[in-house]
Amino acid sequence: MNESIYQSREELLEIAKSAIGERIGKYDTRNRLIPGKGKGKIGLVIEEGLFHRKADSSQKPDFDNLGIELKVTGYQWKNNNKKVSAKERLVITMLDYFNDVNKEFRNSNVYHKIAKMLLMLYEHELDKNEADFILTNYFMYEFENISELDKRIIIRDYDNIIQKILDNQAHEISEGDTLYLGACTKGENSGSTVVVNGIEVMRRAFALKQSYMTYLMRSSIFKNWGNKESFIKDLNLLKKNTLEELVYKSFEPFISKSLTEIDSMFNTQVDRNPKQYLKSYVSRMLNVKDKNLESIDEFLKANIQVKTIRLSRIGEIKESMSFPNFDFIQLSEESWEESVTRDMFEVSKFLFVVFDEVNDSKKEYKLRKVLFWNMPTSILDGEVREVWESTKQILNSEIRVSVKNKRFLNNFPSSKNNPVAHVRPHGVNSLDVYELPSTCKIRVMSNDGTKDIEDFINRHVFTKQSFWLNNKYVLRVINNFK
DNA sequence: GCATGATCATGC
DNA sequence: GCATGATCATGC
Repeated sequence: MNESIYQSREELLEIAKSAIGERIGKYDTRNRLIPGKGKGKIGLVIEEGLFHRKADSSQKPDFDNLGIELKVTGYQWKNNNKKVSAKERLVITMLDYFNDVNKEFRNSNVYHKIAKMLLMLYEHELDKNEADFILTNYFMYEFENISELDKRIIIRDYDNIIQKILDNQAHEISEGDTLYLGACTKGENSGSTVVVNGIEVMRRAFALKQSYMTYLMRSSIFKNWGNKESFIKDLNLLKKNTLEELVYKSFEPFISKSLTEIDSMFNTQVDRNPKQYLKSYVSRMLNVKDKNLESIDEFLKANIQVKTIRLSRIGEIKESMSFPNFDFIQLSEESWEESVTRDMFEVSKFLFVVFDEVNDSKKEYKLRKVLFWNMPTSILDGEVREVWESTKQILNSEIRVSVKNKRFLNNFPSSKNNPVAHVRPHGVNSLDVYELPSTCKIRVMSNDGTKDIEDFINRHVFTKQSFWLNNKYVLRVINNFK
C-alpha cells in the first residue's frame, strides 16, 4: 500500500508547482486544521490533499521509488519585509538511539531523507490561521549538490551526534552541540522519553537547524543571503580539523598576548574607543574583516554567537550575561518543553573569548582563552527550568512590588536562589514595559511614592525582564576548560 | 562587595 | 522605534 503514484520527478514537481499561490486550506480534505490548535499538521495536509498520499512515519523517503522526501515548511518576513527567516528547524527523521549508531552517514536514515528533498514553502503570517497561509515556493534540495564545505560540516555533525550516543552521553545531547544538523527534542512533554543504557533520555529527531534553514531559503529562493565572508578559506583544512578546532587554532598565536602586543603583530592599532573594541580584536584574530564578525557564513548558519568576557585582576567576572527579553503573556501560557527560553538555550552555541584585565583605565587586556560552549541539557532542564517555572508561577499569580528610592523592587527569581540563572529588568529604562497576562496581579508591598506604580497597575504592564546567566556560573563554565 | 535595578550605545 | 549586548549605579 501507499505506493507512489508518481513515476518521475517531473511529474512530482508539476504537482508542487500547481499549488503555488494556493491556500493551505484548499488541501485540507480531512479538516485537520482547527484554528488555534495543534502544530505540524500542515505537512500532513499537503501530503494527503495535494499529493494524495497517506501519511506514515516511515524512515524511508515519502516517494521511495524516486528517492524523494517531501517537506513543507514555513518562513516569515523580518526587518520590515526585507528578509525572510525560517519559521522553524526542519525535522528530518527520528533519531534511533539503538540502530543509528551502526550506520555511517551515507547509509543512514537521515541521508536517505536529505539526499533529495522536495521543499514546499509557505508564508507564515501572524494574523492568519494556518488554513490561510499561502504556498509560495518549492525547490529541490539535493545533498550531493550543496557546497563541499556544508557537506563536510553536516557529516561531521552527524558523526558527533552518533559518537555522543556511543560515549553513553545520549542524555546530554543538545541541538547546540552541532553546527547545521542537530538533534532536537521531539515530543510535547517530558513523558516523551526512552531508556538508553539504563538512563532515561528525551526522544530526539535529526533536524536542520533553523539558522541553516534561513540560510537555505535566503540563498536558494529569495536570493538575499548576500556574499557572506567564510571563516574557512580553504576547504582542505576541514579534512584534518573541525570548524571548532580551526577557530581555536586561529586564536592560538595570541593566547597570553596583550592587546598592544596583538596590535604590533598586525602592525596597526585597533581603535579602542568604540564600545565593542574587543570584538574588533576578535575579528582580527579570526582573520575576518572587522565588520563581518557577526555575519560570518558558518557562524550565521550554525547560530554561533560571539561573547567577549573580561576577567578582573582577581579573576572574577563583573557582570552577568543578559539574554533577550521575554514576553510575559507568552511565558505564562507555554510549556517548558516548547518554551522560547528552552529553545533559545538549546539552539545557541557560544564562542566565549576571555580576556584578563591588565590595566582597565588604559583598556589594556590580554587574551586568556577561547572556548565554544552550549548549555548542557542537564543544566537547561534542571536549574534553568526551575528559574523559568518560578517566573511562570509569578506571572500566573502576582508580582510583588515595593517602590523605594525611585526603584521598583520585584520578586522575580534572583541570583541568590539559583546557581545558574536569574531574572532581571532589561529595557531602555524602567518604564519600558510589556503587557501582563490577565491572570497576573501587581501587588504593592510598600510604596514610598518616588515612582508611579499606579500607572503600571492601570495599564496592566510591567518593566521588561530577561533571563541572565549568573556571573559566577559563567566563571565556572570558563574555568572548567583549560 | 555584592545583588539587583536602571540605563546606555549601537545597529537594523 | 526597538531589540540587544553591555555596563553603570545604588543601597543593603
